[in-house]
Order: sequence, then C-alpha cells, then structure tokens
Amino acid sequence: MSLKHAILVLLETEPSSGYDLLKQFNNSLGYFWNAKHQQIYQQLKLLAIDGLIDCTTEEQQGKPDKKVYKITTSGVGELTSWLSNSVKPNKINDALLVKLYGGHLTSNENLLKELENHLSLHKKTLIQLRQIEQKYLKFSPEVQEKYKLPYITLRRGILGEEAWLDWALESIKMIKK
Amino acid sequence: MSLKHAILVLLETEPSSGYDLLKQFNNSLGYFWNAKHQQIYQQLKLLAIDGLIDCTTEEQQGKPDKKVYKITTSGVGELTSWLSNSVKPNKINDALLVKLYGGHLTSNENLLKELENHLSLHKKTLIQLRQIEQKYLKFSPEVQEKYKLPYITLRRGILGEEAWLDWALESIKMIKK
DNA sequence: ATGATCAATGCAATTTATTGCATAACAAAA
DNA sequence: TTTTGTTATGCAATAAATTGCATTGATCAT
Repeated sequence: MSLKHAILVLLETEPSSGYDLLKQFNNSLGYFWNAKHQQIYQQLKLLAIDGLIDCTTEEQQGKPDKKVYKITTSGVGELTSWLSNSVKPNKINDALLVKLYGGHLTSNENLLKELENHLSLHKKTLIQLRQIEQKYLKFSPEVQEKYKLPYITLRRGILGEEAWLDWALESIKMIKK
Repeated sequence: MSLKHAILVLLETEPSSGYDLLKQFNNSLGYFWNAKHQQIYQQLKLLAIDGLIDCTTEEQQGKPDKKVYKITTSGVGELTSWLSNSVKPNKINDALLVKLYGGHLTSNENLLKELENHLSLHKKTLIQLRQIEQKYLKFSPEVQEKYKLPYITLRRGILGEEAWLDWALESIKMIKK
C-alpha cells in the first residue's frame, strides 16, 4: 500500500488539502498515481491519527473551509524509511487489452471506436505533460537540477504516452486492413 | 471489476484450470493482467456459481487433481455484452515513480540500485515478449490473421517495455551526472 | 430562473485484492 | 539427504478501493 507514501511524498514538497492532492493526482500526476477522493480523505485521516501529518483548518471567503495537512517529523521519518526499501514493480490490469484479446466476439467498429476514444484521452494527456516539460526546460540549470527527480518521473509519463500512441495507431491500422 | 472478464476471455479461447490461468497471467500475459492465485480461485468459484463457467475435475498421475473450467453459453453471453460496453482507461499506480519523486530524501545509490533492479526485470520481460512475437511472425498469413487481436495486445507489451527501458536508461544517466 | 460545474469534505456499505496460513506428492538440485 | 521448486488448490482475516449517497455556497452558462 503506497497511497500512504504517495501522499506523504506530495506533502513533503508542500502542505496541501485533500482536494489539492486529488487535483494533482487527477491532473498532472495521473501518469504515476490515481486515487478517488474518498480514498484520499480516509487516508489523510489515518495519517493524522498516526501522527505522520498535522491538520490545520483554514477558513476561506466564499468557499468551504479547507483542511490543510502538513507532514510531521515523524512523517518524514516514515517516508525516509519507506524510501530505503525497494518498491514492487507496478501492477498492470488493462481492461482495454482484455477487450482486444477477446475482440473476435465483437465488431471491428466497436474495437475501433474504443481505441479512438482512448486515443483522444491519451493525446490530451501527452499535450499536457509536454507543456509541463516545456516549463521545466525554461528553468535555469540550477532550478532544473533542483527538480531533476520529479522531471524524471515526468519523462516517464511522456515516453509512456508516446509509446501508447504509437501502439494505438499501429493497432488501428492493423484492425482496419 | 474485470478480473471476471479477463478470466472469461481466456476460458473462451481454451478451457483451463485456475493454475493454468495463474501461469498465463504470471508469464506471457503479465503485461496486461495480474492476479494472485487466491483471487483467481475465488473468482472461478463465483463464476461457476453464476453459471458462467462449468467445472470438471480431472485426475492426473503423480500430480494433484485439476479442476478444469469451461465457459458456458451464458458465460459467452456475459462476455459479449461486456465487450459491447466501453472499458475504463487503465489505472496507474507506480510506486517506483513515487520513490523517484521523493528521491531527494534518499541517496542516489539507492535510487540507481532500485532502477537497475527494475531494469533487469523489464529486460527479461521484453526478451520473453519478443520471443513470442518471433513465433507469431513465423506463422502463415492465415494463422497470423486469426491471432491478429492477441498479437495487437502483445505489441502493446513490447512497445510498452521498450519505452520503459528507454526511460530507465535516460533516467540512470541523468541521476549519475 | 434553472441547471451545471467547481470547491470542499464526509459516512456507510460493498466489492476487490492481499496476506498469512495450510495441505500434499513428486522431482530435481545442492 | 535435506531443501527447494513445481503442480494444484483452498480458507480466513485483513486491507484497500470503489460506489452510492449527501451537504453547501459560489459562479457560470443557457
């Protein structure tokens, strides 16, 4: 279970609310972590009980109150010790591939439509990731050096999406012919 | 939940035991589905209760009995109707990227060691997938046509792994310099 | 005005997945 | 010869993730 550590990693960079974390996962960080809001809020509660994060309620004008969480020393300790152990390789469960594998039971039109739908999502993601990369590349060498590791993860998103698109285009061709 | 459908898809190709399915997922099909043995056995039981698959016990010499499951007409129906709906995009939760993102809290040696470990696993997988591809490419055009859709999923594995390796090599360089 | 979306959080129930433990017989390697 | 690995399955408990439902006040478009 590393939702816990995914959250700690983000809070170590910057104190955030559950909603902030959710947005990060849904937007820019979706290529490496995904979670529903309920999962995040529950986990934040547990992390607070365990003393790994602290919670402050911030009032806002015109908007609901915000609970801002901040990592504690003990949280940093937990994170550091987690980092010292090796992580499991990423589990893959891809329903699209299941569908294609059994695709002879449905029509090519159905398969193509499905692929096209996924394709447009992946294209959007790639554009977004490349925009973030462009911003990074405009930083000074010192700032680039500072954000090198997050940038490396961004590169994973970009290379992964590019490969996905290559595959999808090749597959669409193959199904059509 | 599409473990159910992943299993049905495989059983639609060929009757198998839970152990057979497990091996398929762990070996060749790991790039598109993963499950623990307990999950598979439980799911098979449920599918049998729902009448989507049938079970026959086969005795073997020198080996434990085998429960061979076969998809039923009703199972094919369920699968077909599942195929007619669109599937959700693949959820990604990659602990390795979490670790890299927060990598400033640990040593570069640790990060490099971790990357190298994952690298060797991915290399192995890629070699294995390419071997399967070679076999496919030696088939006659008719047989190739017949297995076109599974081949497309195999290509996803190959392109995905290649991109993963490219990324890892680039990342290792970046961390080292 | 009326419905949609965003901001922000939460409970409760259910479904899925993981972990730990257990069995049993054969084969191959150390 | 002892241990490790393969074949083959399972229960029970726990942990993690999803789904459904619910609130509130703002703003934005039709």
